[in-house]
Amino acid sequence: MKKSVIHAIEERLNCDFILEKPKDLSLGHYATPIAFNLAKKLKKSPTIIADELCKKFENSTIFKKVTSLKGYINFNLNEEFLNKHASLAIMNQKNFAKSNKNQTILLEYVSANPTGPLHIGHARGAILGDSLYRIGKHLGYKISTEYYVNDAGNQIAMLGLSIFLAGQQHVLKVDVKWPEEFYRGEYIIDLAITASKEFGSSIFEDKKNIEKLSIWAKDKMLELIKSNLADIGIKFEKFVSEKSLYSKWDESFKKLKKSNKTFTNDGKTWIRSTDFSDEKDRVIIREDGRPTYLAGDIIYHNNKYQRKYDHYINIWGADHHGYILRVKAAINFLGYDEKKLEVILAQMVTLLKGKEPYKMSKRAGSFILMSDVVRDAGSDALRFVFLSKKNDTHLDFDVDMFKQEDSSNPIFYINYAHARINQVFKKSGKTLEDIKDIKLKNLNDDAVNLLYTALLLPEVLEDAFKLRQLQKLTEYLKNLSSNFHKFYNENRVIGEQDEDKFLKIFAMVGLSLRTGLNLIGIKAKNKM
RNA sequence: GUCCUUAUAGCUCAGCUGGAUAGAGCACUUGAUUCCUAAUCAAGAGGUCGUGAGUUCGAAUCUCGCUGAGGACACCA
Repeated sequence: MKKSVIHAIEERLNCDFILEKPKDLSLGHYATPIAFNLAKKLKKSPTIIADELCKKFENSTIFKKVTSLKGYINFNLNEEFLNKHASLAIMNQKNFAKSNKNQTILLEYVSANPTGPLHIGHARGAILGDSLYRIGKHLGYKISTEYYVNDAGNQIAMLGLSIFLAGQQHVLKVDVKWPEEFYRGEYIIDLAITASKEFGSSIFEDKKNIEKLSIWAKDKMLELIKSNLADIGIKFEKFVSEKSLYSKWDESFKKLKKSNKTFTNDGKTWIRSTDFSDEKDRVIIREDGRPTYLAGDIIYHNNKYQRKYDHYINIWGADHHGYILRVKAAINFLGYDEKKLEVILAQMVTLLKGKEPYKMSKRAGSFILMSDVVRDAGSDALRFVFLSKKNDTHLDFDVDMFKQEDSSNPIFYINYAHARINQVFKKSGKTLEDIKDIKLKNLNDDAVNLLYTALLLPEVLEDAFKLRQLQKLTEYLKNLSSNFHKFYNENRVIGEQDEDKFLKIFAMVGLSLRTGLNLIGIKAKNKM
C-alpha cells in the first residue's frame, strides 16, 4: 500500500520527499512536510507552497482528497483504493504482508552455555531472535537460524566438577571442599542424583570420572535447553558444536596468519586486535597449547562466512559488548567483510520479586528459571511483554506483577478484539465467501480509518524488521485493537444496513491481528 | 579510569531518517450495558521530555559538557 502511495506522489511532485504519518488520522492517512524543505529554495512561505502542490493532485485515482494545513500536505486515501487492497488480502490470507527478498541471512541467537537451564535473561534474546526469524521469513528473506553450543572449555569442566562434588556431598555424604568458583543451584544436585542412579554412586569416588560427567551433563543440559525453548515455541534449524569445530582449527589458523595480524609472545599466540581499535591484543592460544574461547569463535565465523550468506546477525547479551570488536577484527583478518556481521545486544533484564532485586548469575545459582516464568505468566504474555520494549533498554519487571493476569496485560486486550471479530461473524451466520466481494463505499470516517489501520501491517513489518525494533509491531497491534474496540462500541453491525461492509472490514482487522501475533509466536484466540 | 546502553505523566513504556497541540497502558475521578462478550468504551486529571549549551525556519529526536542508573573492561564463556 505504501509503495503505491509513494509512487503516486512521486509521479506528481517529481522530487524527493519524506512520507510520514500525521499525528491524528483525522488530518489524513499520509503526510509530507516537503513544503518546509522547499521554502528556502523557492523563497516562499511553506503554506503557499503546500497550497500550490495540493493542486497537482486533482483527479488522483487513489486519493480522495489532498489538503494543506500549516505547511503540511495531507493525503486521504479513497475507499476504492483501500477496498482493492482489502479484497486482495482477504482472498489470499496466507500471503498477506508477504514479499520477496533476495538477501540471505544467518541468524545466531541464544547460544547459552549448556551448563544449566535457561534463565529469564536468556529469554529476551531468544524471543527477539525467534520473532525476527519469523518476520524475516514472512517478508521473504532467506533466513536460517543457529545455536552455537559451547561444549568445550573450562565452563564444561566446571560443570562436571560441580556435579562430582555435589555427588560426594549429597550422595556419598562426605565433606567436600568447594573451590572458589563452581555451579550452584539445585539442578546440580539433581544431576548428581540422576548420575548416581545411572552410573552408580561409585562414579563420585574417582576424580577421573569428572570428564565423563561433564560430557554426560552437557548433553542433558542441552536437551533441557531445547525443551525450555520448545515451551515458548522456539525451534532451531541447526545446533553447531564448538568442540566439533576444532578439527578445522588448522585451516582457520592458516588463513588468519596470512593477514600478518598474529604473533607469538610469552609462548602464546595472539591476534593484533588493537589494529581494529580494540583495547588490547587478544590471546588465541595459551601457553599450554589450549585454544581460548576466541579461537572457537574464529573457526565458527570462518565457517559461517564460508557458507556465503549476504548478512550475519548475532544476538548477544549486553554483557558481551566488549567482545564485538575482537570478533570483528578476527573476521577482517580472515579476509572477510566484517561489516556483514551485525551484532544485536539484548540488554539485561532486571528481575524483581516483591520489589526485591534479583541478581541473575548462573554461577551463583540464584537465578530465575525461564521455565518458571513461562509457567506463571504463559508463553504468550512473556513474548509480548518482552517484545514491547526496545531491546537496548534495560528491562525491569516484577515477577509478582506479571503473575496478575489481568486486563493490564495487552495480550488479553488484543486477543479479545480478535475473539470479538470471530464471534460477530458466528452470530451473523456469514462467511468470508459472503463478504469478500462486497464493495466498500460510502463509509463513515471511522470505518475508513479502521480499514486503513488494518492495512498498515505490511509496512509496519518492514519497518520493524529493518530497524530490528519489534516494539513497533506490538505497538501497532495494541493500536489496531484499540481502534477496533472503539468502533465496535460505537457501531452495531448485525442487522444494520452496513453489516456486510463492516464484516469485511472486521475480517481485515482480524487478519492483521492474527498475522501480526503469529509472527511473534502467538496464536490468536477465537474465543476468550 | 575507558567503553556500551539508558534518563519522557505517580508506575511501566511508545514517540519512525529533526516537523503539526509530546502519546498509550496501569493507577485515580466521573459516566455508558432493554442491543453482536462491560475482559469493552467515553470524558477528566496528570509532563519546564535528567541538566546546561550548540546546530536551524523548527529539537524529546542531532552534537558536546555535566549528573544519575544498569552493564562490560580475562589466557571465563
